[in-house]
Amino acid sequence: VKFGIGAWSPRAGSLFSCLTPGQLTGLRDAQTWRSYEAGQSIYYEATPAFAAFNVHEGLVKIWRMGHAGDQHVLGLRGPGDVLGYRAVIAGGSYAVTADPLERTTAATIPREVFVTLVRDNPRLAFRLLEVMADRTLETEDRLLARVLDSVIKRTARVLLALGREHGEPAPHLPKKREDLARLIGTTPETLSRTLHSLESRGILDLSNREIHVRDMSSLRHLAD
Amino acid sequence: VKFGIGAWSPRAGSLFSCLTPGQLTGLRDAQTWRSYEAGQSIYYEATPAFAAFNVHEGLVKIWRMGHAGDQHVLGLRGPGDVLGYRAVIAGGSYAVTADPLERTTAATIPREVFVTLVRDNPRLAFRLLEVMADRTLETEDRLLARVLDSVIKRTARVLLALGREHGEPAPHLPKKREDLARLIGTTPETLSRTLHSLESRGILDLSNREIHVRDMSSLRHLAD
DNA sequence: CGGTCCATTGAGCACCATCAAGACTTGTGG
DNA sequence: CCACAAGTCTTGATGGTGCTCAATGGACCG
Repeated sequence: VKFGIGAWSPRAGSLFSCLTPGQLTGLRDAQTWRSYEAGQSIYYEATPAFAAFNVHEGLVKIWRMGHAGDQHVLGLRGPGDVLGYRAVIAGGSYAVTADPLERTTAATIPREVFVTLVRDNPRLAFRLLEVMADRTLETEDRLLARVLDSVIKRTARVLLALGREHGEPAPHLPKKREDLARLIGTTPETLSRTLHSLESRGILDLSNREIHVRDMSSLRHLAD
Repeated sequence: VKFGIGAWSPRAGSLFSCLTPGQLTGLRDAQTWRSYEAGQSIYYEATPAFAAFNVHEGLVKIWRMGHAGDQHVLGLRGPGDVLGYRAVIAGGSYAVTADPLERTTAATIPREVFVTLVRDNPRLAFRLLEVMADRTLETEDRLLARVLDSVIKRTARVLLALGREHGEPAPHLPKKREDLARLIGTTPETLSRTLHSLESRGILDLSNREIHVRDMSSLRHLAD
């Protein structure tokens, strides 16, 4: 079991970098750009897969619904990621919901266009296979961590992953405890207890409503 | 969350059905057939992905290792399934281990051959995308069920899935309780308690070392 | 100053893994 | 065929982890 838990991080080159200029033009004509506000879902679980989406800017949470309607986060996606391709390829409904965590712009690529493009372009198809292999492994790791690892370990991982993106003011760390809890895969209550336990051990500093790492090496040790 | 938990069931047409006669011949020349005994792994987690495998006959358990070396079953594969393609596509190591549960014959397709084949054949690539989308979703369901559902519910599902393949003498139901427990994602002790609790409720019959379903509709209700 | 939202803290408990012992089966050699 | 051994299944007792429900404490804002 590898890392797999935590924040989105930039991936290698775009999926569509292998298209010919002509195909790129066709794609540009067929796709429509749109901007989404936080909380305004891009697509919903169990609705027909009408399109794939090419994220240009923003951060998107991918989750599935539990029995009580609770969110179970499978991963985060960001610029350069393609969303919804699995359902489009499989031809049924979306299995997940894609929720922007911040203002997000993405290109909508209609199902037909996407499928045709993939069918006609072997290099694109192979690239998509690579991408899919990568993401599935990541999701597998994340879900397995949910089964295998304790809340404190998953918390440490998420804090490390979320912290190391930019400099000091952790960029994508949710401000609400409930969102952070869902990202870790626990409840706000348990998260609160966990964080304060880490503070009492001198690993975190929870002053003025923010989370600061005080003892990075201990945190890493917890996450390992 | 759909079914996804349980036994292997036959899938639609073979992955390689879309190859031209010439490519099929090339594949036949490049692949080597081999037979595996139960317990003799086809490939191991964390070893270099040297080949994909085309299962001809048998039943194969796909699992990943927990921290204590314990097995966590991700799925079962059978005739017509291709194994190891994800690691071959991604180009690294296998992320899972493939263990035959019974005598299994499979064709070994060297990495280079498989990759070349997929690269050169758009229809094969698209077919593989479909297969991958399918399996991915299944694994996701299974792991999510592990997080969301109780042991008794998962047990009911596995019993239903394993029972409905053939007629009376459930074919692939593991004889050892430990194997069944791992398939469900629990321990032999908990499984024993669960089964006997189901028996006391009149749903199962555990006479002479076998599991018979006495009240199918209750079992379905538990699994829902 | 009340009100609302959120974080925190407490108490209780459900579920399931673990450890340990006993019951039963199966296999083996005398 | 019996006796013993090894493996497997069962049952009991215990404990840990983390969820739920409920109450409290602050912060921000009208």
